[in-house]
Amino acid sequence: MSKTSSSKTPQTNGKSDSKKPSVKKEKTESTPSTKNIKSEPKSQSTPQSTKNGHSNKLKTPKNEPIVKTDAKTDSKKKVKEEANTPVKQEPTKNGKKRSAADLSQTESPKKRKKKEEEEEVWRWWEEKKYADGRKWTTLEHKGPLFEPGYVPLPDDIHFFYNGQRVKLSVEAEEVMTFYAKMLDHEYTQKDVFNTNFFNDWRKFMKESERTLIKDLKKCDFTKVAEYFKQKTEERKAMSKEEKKKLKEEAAEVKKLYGFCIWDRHKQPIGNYKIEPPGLFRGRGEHPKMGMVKKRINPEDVIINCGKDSQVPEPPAGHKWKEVRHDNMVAWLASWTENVQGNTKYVMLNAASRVKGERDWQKYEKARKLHRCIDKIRNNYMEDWKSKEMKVRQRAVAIYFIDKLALRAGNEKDEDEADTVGCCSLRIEHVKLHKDVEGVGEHVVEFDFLGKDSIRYQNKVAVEKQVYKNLVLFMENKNPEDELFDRLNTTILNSYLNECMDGLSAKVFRTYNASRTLQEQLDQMTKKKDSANDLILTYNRANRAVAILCNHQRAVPKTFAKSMENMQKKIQDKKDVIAEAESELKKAKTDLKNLKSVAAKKKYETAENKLKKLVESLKKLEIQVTDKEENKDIALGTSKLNYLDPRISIAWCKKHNVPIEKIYSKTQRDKFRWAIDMATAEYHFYNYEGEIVLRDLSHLDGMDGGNTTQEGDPDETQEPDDDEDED
DNA sequence: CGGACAACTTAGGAAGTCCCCC
DNA sequence: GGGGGACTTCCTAAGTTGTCCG
Repeated sequence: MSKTSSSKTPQTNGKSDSKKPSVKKEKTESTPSTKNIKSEPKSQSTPQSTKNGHSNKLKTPKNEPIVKTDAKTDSKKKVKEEANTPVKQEPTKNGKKRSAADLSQTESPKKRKKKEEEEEVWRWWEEKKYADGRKWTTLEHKGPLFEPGYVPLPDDIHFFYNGQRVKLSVEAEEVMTFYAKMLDHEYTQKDVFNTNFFNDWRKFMKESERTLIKDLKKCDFTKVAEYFKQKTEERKAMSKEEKKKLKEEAAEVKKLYGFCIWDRHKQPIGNYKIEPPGLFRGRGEHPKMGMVKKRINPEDVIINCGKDSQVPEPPAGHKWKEVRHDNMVAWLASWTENVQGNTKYVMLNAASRVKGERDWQKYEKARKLHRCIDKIRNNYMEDWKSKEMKVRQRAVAIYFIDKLALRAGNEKDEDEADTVGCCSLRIEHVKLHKDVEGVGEHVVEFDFLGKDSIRYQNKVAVEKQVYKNLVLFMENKNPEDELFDRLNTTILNSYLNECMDGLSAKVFRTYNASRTLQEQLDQMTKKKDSANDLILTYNRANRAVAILCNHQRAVPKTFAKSMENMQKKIQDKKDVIAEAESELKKAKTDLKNLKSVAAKKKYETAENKLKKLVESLKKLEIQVTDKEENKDIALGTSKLNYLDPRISIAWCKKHNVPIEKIYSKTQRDKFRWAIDMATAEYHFYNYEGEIVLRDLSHLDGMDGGNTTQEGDPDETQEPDDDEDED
């Protein structure tokens, strides 16, 4: 309620230059484990340029070709080399460490071109990070891209009210088109959506329009809707050339607006386009769905760029709300969105340094958790018996987060969809069962809406002590009361932070997700599997993670039909096999009778044919199972956000699977750092001796590893000090 | 401490593109 | 060679986390 009130003060002005790029503290070399085989430059903490970090080396950085690893020339040479040397020795085997130039000499022109493109890549992972929390030293960009303004409807397209043609004022008309465009969307069937829309729409009407238009039910948008449908049809029907031209134009615009110069390197921007106006589409039962999301003008936008760089030019006749130079943040532009009052940011693309570095760090943090996970688990099990209610609740909550990969669960406002995470679970979301067939004793049944109003349903057997605690927490409470009434995410996270520097609830999700992938791959990959089987194995492992994290998707609309098709194919195949079988039989008898070379050959051919057919049937059947199991599970989310890419890459290298089979182009760009540095030997957590694999058989959530710890964590690879901010 | 808020990560659906089969 | 399903990318909503302030 409170935070959303539109009266949010633009308090940004006050502190204008914000948190000043002060050098917080010179972090001393943190202690990488002594036995690291290779060490990462990342562990260095000195800023790239100069000690005090204020040298704005360049005035107006131009699109200069990307500086490749300038490691050698850096002033911090000594430290750097120390860090770099070990890197060198090992990865040479993956070839990429050699400068692209060396390689290209021996390659075909086509390949060379590819290599040259690659050369544009900023190999930031071979450089040092800023240690002072600074994000950049110089930053230049063109500002965000605005949509063209509203183009009124042509004169022959009409909106009707109560059967009557009504010509609306431009403002009211524009908002009307937002609704018309969504006419055949489910949203327009919802009361909340309609009410919110209608209320907001009326604010854009002239007085006369307002007196006329009083009932949404009497509004007829169909002609307008048809008009827009027709337009999309037209767009679809465009000739190849026209489409190509449009694409090229868009590419031109992207060239200009889609990149910035970040510390002298050209870096891709993620969302350089300002969000167009429209109707707010919340997920689930969002109280604000249907409200009008206003058009953003330059006057609403704050620009962030380097002090000495060229300030982006606002569109003609406009000016920016503010221009600031805050190098402690990563955004290039920001504005406040009117529906929820949130700040929106223009930030860099996932393939950029600033995002990549954080991503890498995230996984290092998760790996670090592995080193103290036993201790943490022992602690929370101990705390299940604590005299203090708060401690018990905290312990059970962490157990859920660890075992079930639940999110932290912040409190939410009245004017947001009612969803929960761990800390905000209510009595109504859990049921206790003494015994559930097929699950076990002391079963907790979860049923709640999580992020994006995605339902989480799970029945899990828990330790007796946990069960007892839950009974206790639920005593004398109403369904709408909080399960963990003494707990919130702040308490939880500050405790976790005490356990391990930088630890917070979400790290468990990353950790358990990546660990699961690693284990599943270790466990399921067969040495002699075919390429296809390998991919299948990978997807299986990926799926285990997606299930753990409850990453769902809507069942594709075409699912049933394409399933049917596949079944038919299988049947056909079976028929063919039957045929081949009888052929074989015949060939066999022929062979017996004739004993000729030709007959023998015929027999062998028939045999081979059958064999192939059976194989392909098997393949089809696997595919069907795969498809069925996958219909409502989204693999992409975990792949992109939770799985240490080095696990996948190492696996690819080890089993000779082309990385393209696993990662799309964009994903490869995002994970370039990992592709470059992970060798076949990389392992998410190293171990000595045998590892005990966790039982994931039920795959309905995971079975926390508290009963099964593997031998010994033992960082041997990335030393990494994971020195995040502190 | 609790609330507000800034900054960032994670999320699923829609739109767009690709590609495979008929 | 074109229709449609699968895969990819885009879009922006919805989370988490840490900090600041009273």
